[in-house]
Amino acid sequence: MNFPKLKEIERDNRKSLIINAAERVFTQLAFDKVTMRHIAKEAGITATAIYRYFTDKQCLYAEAYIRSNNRLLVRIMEEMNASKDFRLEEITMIIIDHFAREEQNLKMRTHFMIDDTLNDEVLSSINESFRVFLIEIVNYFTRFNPDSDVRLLARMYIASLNGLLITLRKYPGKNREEIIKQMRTSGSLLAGMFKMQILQNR
Amino acid sequence: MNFPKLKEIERDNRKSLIINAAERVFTQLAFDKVTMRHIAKEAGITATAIYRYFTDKQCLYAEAYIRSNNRLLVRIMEEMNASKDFRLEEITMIIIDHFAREEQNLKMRTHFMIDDTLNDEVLSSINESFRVFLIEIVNYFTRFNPDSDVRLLARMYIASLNGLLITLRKYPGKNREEIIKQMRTSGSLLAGMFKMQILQNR
DNA sequence: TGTACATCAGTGAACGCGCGTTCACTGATGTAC
DNA sequence: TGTACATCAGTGAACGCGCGTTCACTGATGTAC
Repeated sequence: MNFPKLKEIERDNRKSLIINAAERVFTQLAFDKVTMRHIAKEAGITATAIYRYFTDKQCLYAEAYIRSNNRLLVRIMEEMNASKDFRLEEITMIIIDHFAREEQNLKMRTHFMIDDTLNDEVLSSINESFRVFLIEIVNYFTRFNPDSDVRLLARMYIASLNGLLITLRKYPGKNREEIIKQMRTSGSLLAGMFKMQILQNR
Repeated sequence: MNFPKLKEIERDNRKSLIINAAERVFTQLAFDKVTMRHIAKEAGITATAIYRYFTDKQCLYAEAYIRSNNRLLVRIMEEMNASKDFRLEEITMIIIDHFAREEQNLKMRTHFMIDDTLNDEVLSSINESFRVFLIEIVNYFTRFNPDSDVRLLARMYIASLNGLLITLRKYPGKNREEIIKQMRTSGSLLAGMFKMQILQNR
């Protein structure tokens, strides 16, 4: 550890605080209501200062998104490595739980998926984040049946579960608790269906 | 038919042209890039004139969205009534096909699902549109197995398929044609899984 | 120890822009007498 | 048949606002000699 190195770490820490603030703001507001000024205020600085750390708004958003993705990935991989059994239901619950805790992740993901005007740098970092996630699921499926069409099934599993989260999250007339319960029930059933699909023809 | 009645029809026709224009603009631009001026230009009028027909932007958007939903619903009901067999795969293909033809519908739906700042009137008309759709799917499933948990399975089917459409639509490195093919393959498999689920324990 | 300079995080004001929406209006058409 | 009036679709300019971003700056800290 030397002085330049320490400086760099301090800088990264400050940058990290901004991302934290952004994540908090995204939980509170709709995606296109979030502004640089909101995030700055939440972080306790001026909007101008953010530009010392991020080239523009999209880059900040992308970093916040990817960070949340990574937290999820870590949790899933822990579960995958914790047992020799095919525990797709448990993994599904982790994903649902992650959504319940970090709803901003779902909002951002959804937004990125339907926005066709993202700049290339942001787009490729988002794609990379998805790719890593997909690979882990593919590898996991392969463990239990290398002969099934794992890539197709992994994509389908992620996409379906994603749909469950997005579509059920605002179910009219139900409160948050009921909705999460509904998601768990659906998720459990979905996991069972995919499990069956993967294990068949083995 | 009398004069006031004709006037009303003419007015509705003009209103309809604005919705058409809105739908076209939504296919071309990202959701939050669409403006009243864009839509007006596409319709060949001024933005101001739109306010003769819609109280505000959200109302126009909601009407455009619901209209597209209704087109899909008609197509699906035709298929449901065309045969006594359980043709979930065919229905799934109609939904995917609808997406391919009317991508603005998917974009709008996705946006409405993650936006928590919609006004009540718009929200309830959107919810109503979803409810009607859900009921048709529930009734269809019930036809083939009234004892299965049809409501849960219907919601899951819609949500999963929705996820497939949203998640796969921008798959990196694939062109539009390949993506639709991918969606069809996935949709077919998903329909098979749900069909099996519904028909079991009968 | 003191002085001159470099670095850089953060500020506050401002810019330029585009948005949804409103305003006062024009002009065409229909209606009443 | 002509005139006065009502209706209403649509216009063009403007309003007010909030946004992302930039600018010139301040002030703290570290560095060289």
